[in-house]
Amino acid sequence: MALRMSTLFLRTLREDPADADVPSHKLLVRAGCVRRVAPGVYTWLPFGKIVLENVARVVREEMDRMGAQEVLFPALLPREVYDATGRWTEYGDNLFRLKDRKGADYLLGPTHEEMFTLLVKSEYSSYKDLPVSLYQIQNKYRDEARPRAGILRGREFLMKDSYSFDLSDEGLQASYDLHRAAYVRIFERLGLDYRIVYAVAGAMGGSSSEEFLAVAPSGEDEYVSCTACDYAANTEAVETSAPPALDAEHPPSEVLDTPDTPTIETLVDLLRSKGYDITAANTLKNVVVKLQTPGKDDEILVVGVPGDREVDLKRLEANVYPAEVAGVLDDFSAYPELVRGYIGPQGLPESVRYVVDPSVAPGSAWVTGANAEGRHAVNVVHGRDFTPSGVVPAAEVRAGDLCPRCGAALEINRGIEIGHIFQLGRKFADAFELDVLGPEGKPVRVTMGSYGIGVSRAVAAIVEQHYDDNGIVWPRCVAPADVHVVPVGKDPAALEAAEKYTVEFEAAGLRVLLDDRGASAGVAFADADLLGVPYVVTFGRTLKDGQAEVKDRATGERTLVALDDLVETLTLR
RNA sequence: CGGGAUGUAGCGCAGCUUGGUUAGCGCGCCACGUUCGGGACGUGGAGGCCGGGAGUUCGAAUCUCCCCAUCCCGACCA
Repeated sequence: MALRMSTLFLRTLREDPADADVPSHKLLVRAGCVRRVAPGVYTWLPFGKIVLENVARVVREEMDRMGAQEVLFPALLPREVYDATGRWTEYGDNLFRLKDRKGADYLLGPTHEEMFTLLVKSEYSSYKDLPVSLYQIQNKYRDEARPRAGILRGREFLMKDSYSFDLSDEGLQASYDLHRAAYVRIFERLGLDYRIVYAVAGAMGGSSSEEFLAVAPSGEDEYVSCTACDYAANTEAVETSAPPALDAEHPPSEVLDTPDTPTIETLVDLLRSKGYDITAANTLKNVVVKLQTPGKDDEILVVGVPGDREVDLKRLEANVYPAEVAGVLDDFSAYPELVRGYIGPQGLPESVRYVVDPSVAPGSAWVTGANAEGRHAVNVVHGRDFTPSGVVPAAEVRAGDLCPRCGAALEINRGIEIGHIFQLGRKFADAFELDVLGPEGKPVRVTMGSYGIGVSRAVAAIVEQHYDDNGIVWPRCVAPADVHVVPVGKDPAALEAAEKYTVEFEAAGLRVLLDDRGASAGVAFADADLLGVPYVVTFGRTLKDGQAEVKDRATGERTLVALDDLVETLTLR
């Protein structure tokens, strides 16, 4: 049945909502797709709900096609399941928790690894049953510290999550590849411009991990991509190719008096005034960070990076897992051996863990602190004067840095994370002792992959990439209708023709949005632009010539088409 | 959790500095009439605990204090 605007539960807004600032948020509200209920919680109105269902349909079709099977877990889950993996505690404030009338703890599922693992454990017990991939499309709940950008980052959101179960690492790789290929098909069909980038496995454990990022300036994720080859990675996960070890001869290191130079800038200024030809890039900055590891005492870590770069705490954290980086140390009172502003790697006590960014190459010489108030050392050589206990990528990544694969320049852009695939490995299988009986009659521990698509977020991502000054421009595949029929003018023949061709279009399999409100032409056209249906067919003054006007919403191109050719013209597109 | 901004009709806003009739404008909504291919016009309507509480005052949307909420930036975030 055609969507009739006279009765459709839809109210378009002429002005942007005051609380929105990203395009998708403004447009989805103005076009009557969503309404805010609470921070990060939205109602889907009929027009938007159709789009959401269309996206879900594409996801479902491709998941089914790759052989995954759909299930549906409850969103309301008992605490016990999350206790088994420790996540009732680990998830912290982000978990929506509640109690039933008896006082028993429940939660609203933020993700469903535990449930899938338990389900397979309870039903399957033989190697003959594997591999298997299961998925669901369901609301997730996360009490985000700061929901933002409308449905781009909500506290309740619709997500497709799937899990693969395999006997071997090779099997897991095959399941991963199948998912990856399915995701490519899904995002192609959705009309999204996206990049597949290397990601950090992070708190989920596991190894190989890639994110699908929809390219958008409003995106929250920053990624690098090579201007020459196809390397792309989340900035947290960028590999830094270590410069080759240098074996040049350096003069012996020497300690200088450098009063009042606690920062790189003051140090460089002072040394240049004394005739040393150095820049911030020649200095070795040593930053003290606090590490917290679940179940362990807090500790500190000193990280050495070139002085012209900041430490990227997210990137550092991605490389010290499972420890978390709790921030930069600001109270040095408990560490008298560390001289704030004048820390150097040479002569640090054994008890202090010291690591360097890969860009601090073995054999390179640095200007750095001398571990004494107001003193620095020059010609401090990595490998001669100090030996770090490890190499950890921690320096901020910048546009123009070199690609770790081919050496060309990297660029930095932003994207919206619409999909994430990774090889979980045996973390959850271990937690639940998920084994199947192998062909030799002995139990085999199952290995898992985890794969997610933000369905509601994808709707916002699509809008972020498909809009203009006048409104949304839906890709045909997810559009709420194929054709928007607009009768215009006071001649009743216009509405009659609109009604007649609505029937014909539908008979030809087209989905129709009919503007039978009797609104003025300006209102009807403006709403058509805002609502973004791919083709707008206007019946009006051209009827007397036996024609209607067909407008392509994306290009703005308008063509007059003979009434008899309308159905053919629109179905061919 | 830190920084900033904002709360007045369904939506977008003005009024607050300098307290004083019945709190105003645009959009939207209702009725009637005119209009009818790019957000038309007229007339008449409906719609407000001015975020909440306490205070100052003869009198508070307006001044003071406290609280709450929302948005943005940061921290945080399978």
